[in-house]
Amino acid sequence: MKEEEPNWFSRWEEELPSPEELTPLSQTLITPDLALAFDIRNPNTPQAPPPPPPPPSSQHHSAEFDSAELGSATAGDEPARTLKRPRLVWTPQLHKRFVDAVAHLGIKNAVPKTIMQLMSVDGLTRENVASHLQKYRLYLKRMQGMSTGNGSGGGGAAGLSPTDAATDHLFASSPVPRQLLHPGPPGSDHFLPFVPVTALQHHQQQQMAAAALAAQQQQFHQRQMGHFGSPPGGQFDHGFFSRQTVGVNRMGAAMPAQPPAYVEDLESATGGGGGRKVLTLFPTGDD
DNA sequence: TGTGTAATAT
DNA sequence: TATATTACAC
Repeated sequence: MKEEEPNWFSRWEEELPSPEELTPLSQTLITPDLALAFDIRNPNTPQAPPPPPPPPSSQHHSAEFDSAELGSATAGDEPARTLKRPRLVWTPQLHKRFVDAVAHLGIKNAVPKTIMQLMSVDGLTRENVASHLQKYRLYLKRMQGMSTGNGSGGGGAAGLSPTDAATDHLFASSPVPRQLLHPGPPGSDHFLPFVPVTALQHHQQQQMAAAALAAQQQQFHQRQMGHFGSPPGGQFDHGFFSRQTVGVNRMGAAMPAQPPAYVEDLESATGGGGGRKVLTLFPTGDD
């Protein structure tokens, strides 16, 4: 029974994070001051919201994220490329954009530069994408190896290095499109036109971004677990996910707030098998 | 010049 | 630990 097989590509647009969700990401990448200083904006965003007027005071008051004198030291002479960006955090949202971009480019066109352009996330560099792509490819390779070869034969989790298991966390948060796992013959990879999400305006609540992000991520992890048992077409039944979590519940270093109870949640979801509860991975607004 | 990969650094 | 950076081959 193939009810509504992988029309993932017809739904992908819905699943894209809303501007509100993406906004904090850009904030972690570029401080309002920076964005203002260099007039950095999303090419898809024709009209950026009116930037906050810089505080008239010439003193460095909140040195919180004046970090490293980003502006004062170099701003004025050197272009933005010489500045050190804050470390990019690949959130599930951002990763999903990445996956979507790769999927819609087709595996063969998915090169860092193109992916970066498609994602159209301001502040994202080719290096960012290249680095992430590097890891993502390794992940895909492992996935293929497990689904085609003897996925279960004793080896399984034993073959995973601790590092792999850890990084799978992120990658597992977004389903891997079939095109990426099973690249069809040339010509069959016709993809829908990409509809860039016009988002990413700069807000001003820089400091809250981190907290908001953390909160979001928690949400994701919770939702994500309920999501695993769901795909109607059995699209991702590699039996991988169920194993993937075994070595994974050891996190909490980042968020000492809530005791994660993922494992049980997941096992009940996959173990039930029949219980198909489709949770949208990303709150689209009516969720 | 851009890419892929591995190693290494932060 | 996750991501960035670097080096090098193609």
